[in-house]
Amino acid sequence: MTTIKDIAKAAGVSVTTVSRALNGYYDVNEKTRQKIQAIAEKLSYRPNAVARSLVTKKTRTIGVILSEINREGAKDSLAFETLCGINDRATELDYDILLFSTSSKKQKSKSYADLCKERNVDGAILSGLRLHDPYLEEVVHDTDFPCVLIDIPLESREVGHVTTDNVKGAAAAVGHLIGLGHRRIAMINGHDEAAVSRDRLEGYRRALEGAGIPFDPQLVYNGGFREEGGFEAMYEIGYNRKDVTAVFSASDLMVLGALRALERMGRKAPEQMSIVGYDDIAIAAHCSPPLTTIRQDRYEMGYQSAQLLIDMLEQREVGRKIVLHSELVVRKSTAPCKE
Amino acid sequence: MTTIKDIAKAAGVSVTTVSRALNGYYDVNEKTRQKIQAIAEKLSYRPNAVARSLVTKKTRTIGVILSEINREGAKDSLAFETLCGINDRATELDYDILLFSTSSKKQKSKSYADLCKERNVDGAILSGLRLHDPYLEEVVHDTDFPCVLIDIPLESREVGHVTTDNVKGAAAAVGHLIGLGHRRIAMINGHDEAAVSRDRLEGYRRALEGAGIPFDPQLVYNGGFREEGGFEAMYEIGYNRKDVTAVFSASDLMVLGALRALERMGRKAPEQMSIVGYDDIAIAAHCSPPLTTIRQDRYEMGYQSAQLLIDMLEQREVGRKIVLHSELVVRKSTAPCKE
DNA sequence: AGCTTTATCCAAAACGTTTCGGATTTGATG
DNA sequence: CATCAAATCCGAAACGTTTTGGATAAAGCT
Repeated sequence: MTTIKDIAKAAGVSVTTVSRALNGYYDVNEKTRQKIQAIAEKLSYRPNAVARSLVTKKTRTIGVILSEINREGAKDSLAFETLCGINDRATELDYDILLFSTSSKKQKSKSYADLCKERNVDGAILSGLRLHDPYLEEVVHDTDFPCVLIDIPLESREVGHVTTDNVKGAAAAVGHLIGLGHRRIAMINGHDEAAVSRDRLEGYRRALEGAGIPFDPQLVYNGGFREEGGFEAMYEIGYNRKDVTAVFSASDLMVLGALRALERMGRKAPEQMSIVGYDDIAIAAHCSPPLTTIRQDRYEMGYQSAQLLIDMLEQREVGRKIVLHSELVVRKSTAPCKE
Repeated sequence: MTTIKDIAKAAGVSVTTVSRALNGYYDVNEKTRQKIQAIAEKLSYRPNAVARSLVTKKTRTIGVILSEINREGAKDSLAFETLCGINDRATELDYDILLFSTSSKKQKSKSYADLCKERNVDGAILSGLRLHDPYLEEVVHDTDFPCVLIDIPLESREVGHVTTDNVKGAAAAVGHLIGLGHRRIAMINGHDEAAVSRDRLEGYRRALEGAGIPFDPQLVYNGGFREEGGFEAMYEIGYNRKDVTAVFSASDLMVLGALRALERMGRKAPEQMSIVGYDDIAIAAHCSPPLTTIRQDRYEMGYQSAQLLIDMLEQREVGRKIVLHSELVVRKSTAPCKE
């Protein structure tokens, strides 16, 4: 490994000059700069990022903490799409990404903040956290550590967030069902620990009330965002609430489970049950029936997260909150109400 | 940020002693160790990994270079599953992951080796590279940089690889079709720059010849592993080779395209055309018809890659090559030949 | 007592860079 | 000719660790 010293020796100048030449300072003669650059090139010199970070206190690295990185996460590739967006924008802006998972045992002993401090990342992007995650508090209190949260509405000088308009999205979904004539519409929600669940519930409620349909808490089930949860919820609906003709689910994954439940009960969507999902995961367009759903652009969310974080890191004055739009995609899992 | 010096001062010992106490050396009195640990705890001390790396020359970080991290990559989540496996094993073994994409512009100017050198990762895992990728040569020649390749059969002291038994897998796929009575079987392959394509072609050929069916190179199409490529290939087959009753595709993604082409031509699978794919992506089980395919465990591949790389990094004597098994999954896209 | 061993500690160097605070030279200016 | 400014360079400190090569004191042995 050639170091800055080797170059200094070869060029007959001091390390200071080499450093300043290579970093484009103006107090070095153009000729010596070229000489130094030529030598650096010839020795295929690469600055040691570790050494540099030690003195500058910057690593040009952002930590990405995704709770969904595990064997099951592959089915809905939401986390992956987010990661792709983060990665693309980060690389464009010449930042690197240090990936942390929270699934392993390590999480228990080390907090995010510790991880980040230890590895000296400049900032972090967190996704998939539960609302009452103990580490979330850490983030909020530890105000000097810049980070952006995905789908968690918190803001301060050093924390921003990006999310989608979940209330509107859910309202559009339910509005679509109402437009088809459905009046008894159940909801399969995620869980209370997700901000998006609260918002989507709110959207569901507003759409109903806007149409003069009373909101009935009994019609709201929790599926925990898991396929199995969707299965169980639909099973219950099918047996206990035979008046229900349509379901709004807070995730496509749960719809997959719900469809299996319907099949098990000898019923079909959309003939005996209209369903609209959320997310527009890859499977949604291909499964049977293809899902009517609310599309949210996770790639864009990741992209914007990276942009926001780096804006913050580089002291640009910028809004701490980004809300992206979602969009109703009508496919074949919904049909006019027959009753 | 509390440093080792702060602790030394607080404990009334030298920094050497603090370092040795915290790192479990045996030449420090148990009482002083406890005292030091208590103080470290109280000051919530976290060792600065950057400073440590500078002297130890180790970062406990592995670079992960995936070519498939981009907006399109989300549909088949193969890269993501691999990443999950890598991540899980790496975290278990207390390594961190630095993510590099190759999609962006940066790639053109900086090679992988440069990236890795610059960021001082201890080793790297590369996936999605083409056989004649200019950087691959770099890897092979730069023999002092440890890395493991996914699906590229290269070996040396510092490079290992993990892959699946593609020849067997392809042979099983084609054997399944032959068992159903098919004799005119086309293949939609990926591209020549992928080792897996060569192997799968070999498996296709062997299965045919094993059944006494002559191998006809005209029946092999290249779809580039892209959905559109599958579409086009199937279109050609449908119009120019009406004798073909079955197709073996080197990826499920291309099958999705092929199915669209069939539909466009007013034909259906498996009635008018049996198709078996490869990969068993998430969509495969849900699309219509559900795909008969060869399952390969990408998560496991990632997991094993991480294990292999870290074994190499820690100087454990271990085989440089890992071959995982694949498995035929029979669903509904294949049916007995009617002719 | 003198010697060796053992246990415990530490000063200083090293890692590769950036940066602070000048130093030196050159040319222009009054 | 003395002074000043600009251009160009450099020595040394600093970043926070680990590690080398002892130093010191206490204990054990002959």
